[in-house]
Amino acid sequence: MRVVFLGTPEFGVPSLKALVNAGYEVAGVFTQPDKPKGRGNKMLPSPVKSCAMALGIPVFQPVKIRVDGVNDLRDLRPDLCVTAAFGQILSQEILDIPRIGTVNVHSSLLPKYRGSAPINWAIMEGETVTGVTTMMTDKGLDTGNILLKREVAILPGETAEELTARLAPIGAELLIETIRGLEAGTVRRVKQDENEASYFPMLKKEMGEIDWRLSAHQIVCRVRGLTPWPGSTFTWGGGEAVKVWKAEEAENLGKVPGEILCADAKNGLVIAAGEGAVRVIELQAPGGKRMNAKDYLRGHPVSYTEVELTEEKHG
RNA sequence: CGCGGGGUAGAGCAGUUCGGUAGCUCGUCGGGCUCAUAACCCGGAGGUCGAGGGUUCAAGUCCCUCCCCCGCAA
Repeated sequence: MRVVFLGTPEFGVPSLKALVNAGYEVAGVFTQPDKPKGRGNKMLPSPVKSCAMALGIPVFQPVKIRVDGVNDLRDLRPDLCVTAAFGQILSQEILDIPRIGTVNVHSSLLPKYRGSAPINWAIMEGETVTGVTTMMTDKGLDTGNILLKREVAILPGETAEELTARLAPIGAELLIETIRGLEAGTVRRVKQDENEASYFPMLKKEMGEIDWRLSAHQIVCRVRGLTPWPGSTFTWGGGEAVKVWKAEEAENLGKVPGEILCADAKNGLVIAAGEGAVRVIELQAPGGKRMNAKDYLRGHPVSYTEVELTEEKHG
């Protein structure tokens, strides 16, 4: 069985490796073009590209696969295409190329949390269970027929970064199971229930600005869900934006949202929310590195009494 | 050459402008107070100031070279 793999970030790497380990012939890998990244704007390959090259698999990096990648894909004559966080929309022309079809590994329990950031949104919405779904890709956005699903519990306090790392290998496992099932004819294609469906948008940087009028629970969930990108920030003093890496719910002593309840090395940093209060455990000041809030306060005495409320930004 | 910040005691920082005894908060160790304590008081230990070279009577501080870390932007 000739397979072509399409993926970009770290999430897809375990799936690609699993395909190879399971003995499938991976004829080619499509991934997003290298982009200037990091300090000095060096060009960096995507994690999937690095992996593919290490495995000696030909790599293709069309800017828009549905425009300049069609011929390359067709030449590979795939029996099956597999996508895992590829980052580009596939056209019907692309979907028609593989003989069997295109299987997508999606990190939510479809039809819930369609969209490009399902892990982040599930955490932000306060879910305690999510999972991975394999589906036959169709022209809609995560609307294709469902093949297999696996539930995974979201651990208390878990961040999107941690959950993504946990879900990636589970997705890889499910992918192999799915393909074997397709080959054996034991996997059914189940239409998605549109009444159960939900779609959540791409993440935007502004979503990280903390609205202190929300409840402490909501704020903490958002902080977890937006880690590591775009991260959650609040503003105090002379417009200094502080990034919150880790936070937990705390008691509010009847103060108004945004009021700083304490900010010193002994008691840590606690800020009043709309309901309850938020204890900032780990933070990062502009130009600084990520550190424990108490460590930060040791060298940076804080005289402010409140932080800016800002407004929740929806997608 | 995309823009910028930084490396000083176990942790977080000040000191560098204008060279002249190595400081602060915390931790740690010892002692004291207390029914008790993460609280308070007293005392101590702990630093080749990222590396190398240069200037100087004298360099954390000035000059040159190098290494490492981090933020923004994507």
